[in-house]
Amino acid sequence: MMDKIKQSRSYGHFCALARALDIVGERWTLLIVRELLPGPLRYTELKVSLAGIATNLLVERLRALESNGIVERRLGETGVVYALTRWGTGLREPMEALGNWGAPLLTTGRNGDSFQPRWLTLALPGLLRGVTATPPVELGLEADGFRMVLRVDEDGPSVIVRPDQPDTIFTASAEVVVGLAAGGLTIDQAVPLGDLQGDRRILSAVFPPGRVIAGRTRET
Amino acid sequence: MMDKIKQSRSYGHFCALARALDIVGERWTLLIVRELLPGPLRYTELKVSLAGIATNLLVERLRALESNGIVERRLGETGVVYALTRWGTGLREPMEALGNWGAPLLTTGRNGDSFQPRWLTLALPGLLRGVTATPPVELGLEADGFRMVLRVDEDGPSVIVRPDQPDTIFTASAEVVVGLAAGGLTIDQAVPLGDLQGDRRILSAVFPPGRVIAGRTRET
DNA sequence: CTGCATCCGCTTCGATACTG
DNA sequence: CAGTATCGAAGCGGATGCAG
Repeated sequence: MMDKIKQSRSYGHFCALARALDIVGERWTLLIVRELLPGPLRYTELKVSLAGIATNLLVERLRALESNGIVERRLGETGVVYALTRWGTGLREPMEALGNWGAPLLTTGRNGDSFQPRWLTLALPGLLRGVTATPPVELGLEADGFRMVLRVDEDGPSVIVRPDQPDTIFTASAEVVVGLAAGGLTIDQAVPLGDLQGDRRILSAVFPPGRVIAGRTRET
Repeated sequence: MMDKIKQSRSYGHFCALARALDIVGERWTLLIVRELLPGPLRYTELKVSLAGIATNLLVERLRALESNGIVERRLGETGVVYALTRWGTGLREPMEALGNWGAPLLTTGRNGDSFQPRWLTLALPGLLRGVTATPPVELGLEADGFRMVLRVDEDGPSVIVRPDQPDTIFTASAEVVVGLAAGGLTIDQAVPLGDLQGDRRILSAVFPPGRVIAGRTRET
């Protein structure tokens, strides 16, 4: 059998946006990248996390992403894992911006939609954009069993997934964490809904009270 | 006949990015928004500028964008024009970021791809990101017959399309203008290739020499 | 001319079943 | 676990038609 590297149809526009959409504009592609932003995953993990994707599409997209230099296959201890290349991680910024734009669409509520706590690694820096801290602060977060480290430094917020946790750790449901980041919950309201270990001042540094949330609202 | 407002298939993910892609992730949709960013256009103008789109798709996408509150129909003097709502203009930032990410894809050259000078209004602020000026400076640009005003202030660069032109105007081909913004051409190289009227120092303020271009390269 | 609507062949998508 | 194979349904692209 011949490997057919499927080439997606091009817009044929000499424009950086159109060229970008030529390779990441197809259905599911950016969501695959979203899954890989926090770190490498195996095929089956991808399939599970991307609830709803057809298995043939997942393979096809991964092949295309690989041939375009966005994703690479690596041999881990347990088998094959898919990881973003450096070029691929550059998609974080546009994806974060698009997520920020789309944030008001979440106010209609979760309606049987699936949810994965790893998606918070994209959402939290977006919601906290503009928050800075010197010296840097780090907060461990555990939401729905998923552990991450939220770091705020002079450049702004970022989320890393790594084994060692900082001294201060906040454990709560994803809703509470998002509520805190989105400004719907104050720290006083959120803390009793979760479990805080460590220094409460870290929380106020990371989720500064009275912050003005980028208040784009839809006027449907 | 019944208006059928076609609803695009949802990913069913409770995630701002996925919700955004639910409504602007389909083929052609973001390119329609790109056309409207500089200002309202009529149906036929859209069709021409978006070389390659099928007429039924254009109608369908415009209807969907309208029902999602991103585009609105207005009655101009000459007929119907399509314009972005305020919510729609918020897409500029993610689109600019995605275009910036995709900029290296242009280095393979234009290969019979179509080109519209109005696309520069998206590309130039992207390429010049990080450049600031106090007090603000404005440069008139005419590329391939399309006129725009490039403004740089303390918040960075932006492009506006408006009738009145600033005192300093640079007229050149789109290639030269892009070369200048991308750093491939110095001011000394570019000026003889075009026509400069006014103050050359405006050029150096807008296209500062020795600027480090966000040097993401593909390692295909 | 503008601003679409309709038709049709092709491609892509999604769901399910199956395999090394 | 990590995919391949198949097939009906939906979406896309190009051509054409037509009213205002």
